[in-house]
Amino acid sequence: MDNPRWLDESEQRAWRSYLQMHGQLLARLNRQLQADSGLSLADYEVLVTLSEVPAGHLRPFELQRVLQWEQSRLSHQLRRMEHRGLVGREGCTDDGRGAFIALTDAGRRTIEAAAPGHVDAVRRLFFDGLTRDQITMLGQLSAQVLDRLDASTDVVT
Amino acid sequence: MDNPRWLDESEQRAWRSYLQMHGQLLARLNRQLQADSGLSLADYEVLVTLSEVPAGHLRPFELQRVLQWEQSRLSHQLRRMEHRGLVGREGCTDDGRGAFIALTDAGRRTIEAAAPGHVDAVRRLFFDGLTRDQITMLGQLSAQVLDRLDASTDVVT
DNA sequence: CCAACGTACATGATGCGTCATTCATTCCAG
DNA sequence: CTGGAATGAATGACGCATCATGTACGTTGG
Repeated sequence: MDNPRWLDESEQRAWRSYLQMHGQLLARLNRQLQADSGLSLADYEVLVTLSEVPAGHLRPFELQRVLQWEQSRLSHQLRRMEHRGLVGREGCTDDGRGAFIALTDAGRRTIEAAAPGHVDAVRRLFFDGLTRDQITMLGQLSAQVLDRLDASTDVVT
Repeated sequence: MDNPRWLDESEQRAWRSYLQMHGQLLARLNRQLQADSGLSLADYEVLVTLSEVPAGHLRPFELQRVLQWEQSRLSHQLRRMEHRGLVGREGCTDDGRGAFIALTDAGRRTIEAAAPGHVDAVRRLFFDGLTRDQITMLGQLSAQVLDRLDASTDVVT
């Protein structure tokens, strides 16, 4: 770790702008969701994921695979959401360890009510300021970095 | 909010990849910092900011302006950091309301010890997977979105 | 001067995220 | 089968972030 390869001027600017941008953006989106629907972004992601599976329910570990969350984060999150009546649990016959997590009616109504406003905020605050090319580049960049992250996980394991 | 403009396929992919990428990346960086130096990214940002000002100290509201944090977040953060001996307070003569926040010796040693490893992680996990052009684009994109966010704040205010 | 307003900062409550640990169930080698 | 390893999940403790509110100091118009 001697003689570290510091970031050069442009890298540093890019990195700090990026962190700042993300922080501000997510804070805004969170506030919008919270104010308009009483949801956090985390709630939103769980609800969207559940609403998109044909079966209407998922095992926690499947949800975890999709969201890429820590197991205990998901567990806490689901407990809170269950407590608020957004999701429910259905018994799982073939594996006695877990259950199925499913949207409740209230959960479905909530996500359907929240989605348009949230998508609109994402548009207004983010996509509307970008060109097609920038959007494409960002998707590409994100995918690249994600691959890299996954790859370097394997090494550690 | 009727007839919402949903995200199209590529926008949705980009958005989800982006959120996922950021989550994974920040989680990794946080873990690296925590494991190697006992710091969170928030600690790191505060320490770096303080270490870069010539005077060696800042008023909380100046720190806030730089970091763009919520005021109470900063207040809590500084209290915790003071408690851990990373920063200290120096009396402020010309304004009785606040004090100056300064690095302690331990704080300076900590940030100097942490920086190389952190920068290296940022390189390895992020920059090394990107081309020059991508880095430039990302900086540009972030700056654009930031402008947009600031602009739309004024309107609300 | 001083009342009213604005600014700088702190605090308590509450929800969120991580780590470490625990527990039950399932899988599998022998 | 059976005992140990692996898997799916819950929990408690603790630090972090936000909101609402409180407080002390500063500033300014009358």
